[in-house]
Amino acid sequence: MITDLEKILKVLSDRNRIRIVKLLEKKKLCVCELAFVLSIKQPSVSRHLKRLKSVGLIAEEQDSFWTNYVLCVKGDKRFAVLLRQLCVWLEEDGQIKIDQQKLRKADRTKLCCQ
Amino acid sequence: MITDLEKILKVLSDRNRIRIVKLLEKKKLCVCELAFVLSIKQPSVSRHLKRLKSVGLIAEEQDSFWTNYVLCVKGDKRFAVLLRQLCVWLEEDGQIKIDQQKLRKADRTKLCCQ
DNA sequence: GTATTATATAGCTGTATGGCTATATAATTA
DNA sequence: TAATTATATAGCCATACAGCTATATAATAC
Repeated sequence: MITDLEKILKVLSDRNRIRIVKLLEKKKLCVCELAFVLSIKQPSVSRHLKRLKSVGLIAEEQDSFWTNYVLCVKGDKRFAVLLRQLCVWLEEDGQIKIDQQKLRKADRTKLCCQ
Repeated sequence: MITDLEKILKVLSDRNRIRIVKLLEKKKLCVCELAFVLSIKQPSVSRHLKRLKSVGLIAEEQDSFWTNYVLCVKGDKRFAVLLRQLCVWLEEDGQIKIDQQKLRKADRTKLCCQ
């Protein structure tokens, strides 16, 4: 209980992982799209996703060539409530808005491996 | 906004700081009492308190010999909501219950400097 | 003032973590 | 099967941090 909470808060207490969560809230995304929006390298994104997955906040779905990541809160329902709340709070955040705009310009068929 | 959230989650994502918050929820406490309940050394507690204070989650009050720490959420009201919620969730946690029992046995006039 | 004592700070050690590059893996396409 | 390519993993470096001990600071008591 306290251990789970500690873990989930630790995973959520990173700026880029928060940004990922907010992006996945809109739609499922592949690693390259996330790397593009966040402006960090693909392996770094992969590791963030692994951490998010390790606490059951996201899941992956194979889509032919790509692996889509989706928000999907497993385990304690209260974590879903928490996540929901944090997402709402960030609705007006400047960085988050920029990310969402940038996402609109992202085309996965062109992004990946440049 | 996202920066503040990141900071506050980082501060809350430590087991011992979560325990401190839950203890302070009951009543104001001095450093020695917290060190006794958590079973960590006084300087470690002091540093945790400093971190909690740095994000406006607690405040201090001088009480003659002792410095009492109190829960007192400053800044964004939504952080108070968050904290409230986390506290409620932890109500049934085993470790938290043990801490609260141990706190009942703590007598600050005997604890401090042994 | 001096002595006492609660708390803070400094400094050490080991561990975790976030970024990166280079490389391996796994899935698709031809 | 071989070639391609999205993603994962390994390994490096710098930083952050949680615990500790030793010591400094600040407040009270005498």
